[in-house]
Amino acid sequence: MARNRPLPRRFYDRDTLTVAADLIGKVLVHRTRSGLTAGVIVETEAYIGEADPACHAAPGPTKRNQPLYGPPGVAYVYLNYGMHYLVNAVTEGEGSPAAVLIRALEPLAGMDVMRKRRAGGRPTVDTAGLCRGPGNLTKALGISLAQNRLALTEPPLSIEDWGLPARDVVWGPRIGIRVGTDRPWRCWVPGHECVSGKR
DNA sequence: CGTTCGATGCACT
DNA sequence: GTGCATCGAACGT
Repeated sequence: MARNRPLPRRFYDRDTLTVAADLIGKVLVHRTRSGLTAGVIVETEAYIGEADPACHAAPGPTKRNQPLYGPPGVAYVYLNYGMHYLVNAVTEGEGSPAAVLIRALEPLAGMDVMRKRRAGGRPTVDTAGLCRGPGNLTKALGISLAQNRLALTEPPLSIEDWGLPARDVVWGPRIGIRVGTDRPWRCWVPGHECVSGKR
């Protein structure tokens, strides 16, 4: 895999659990006029198919979940709780609705810009907390509905292999959902300070 | 420490 | 009208 290059579409055209694990250690990059912000993915969750009650595809095709039914390697962004944008990478082939939710990043570049974007919250956010949690990382990277349906295989929003060393990962139940909590489809770097959830 | 709860917008039934 | 793939402040031990 070439260094500092976006992952190709075929990376996403695979089993969603495999993609969720392989995304750990890859770099989510957003290039905007404010500058480049990037972070290492350290926590993901898989949402797989209409049979998964927590997946947005559970009700079948709708206007909102349309990207899940489309080609892999595309960003699926939506607003939830009326105030947080969440970003997913669409996986598997067309017509097989599934995606990986990006839940946390280790900040890598553009921390000054991230801090400005997060400034609405506490006056000072420590670096490890800048991209801890799916709502926080989209705010830090400036991701909103404007990035929905963008291809992740090219700028301005991409996931890249920067040749970083492989990391240990562990699996456990998905969090923040009220159904489908029995499926151990959350994947993260154990002990990492940027991972969300109980600390 | 722990848990609860309000903010806030929109897709969906 | 209802219910969220959240966050963090505000409470109660």
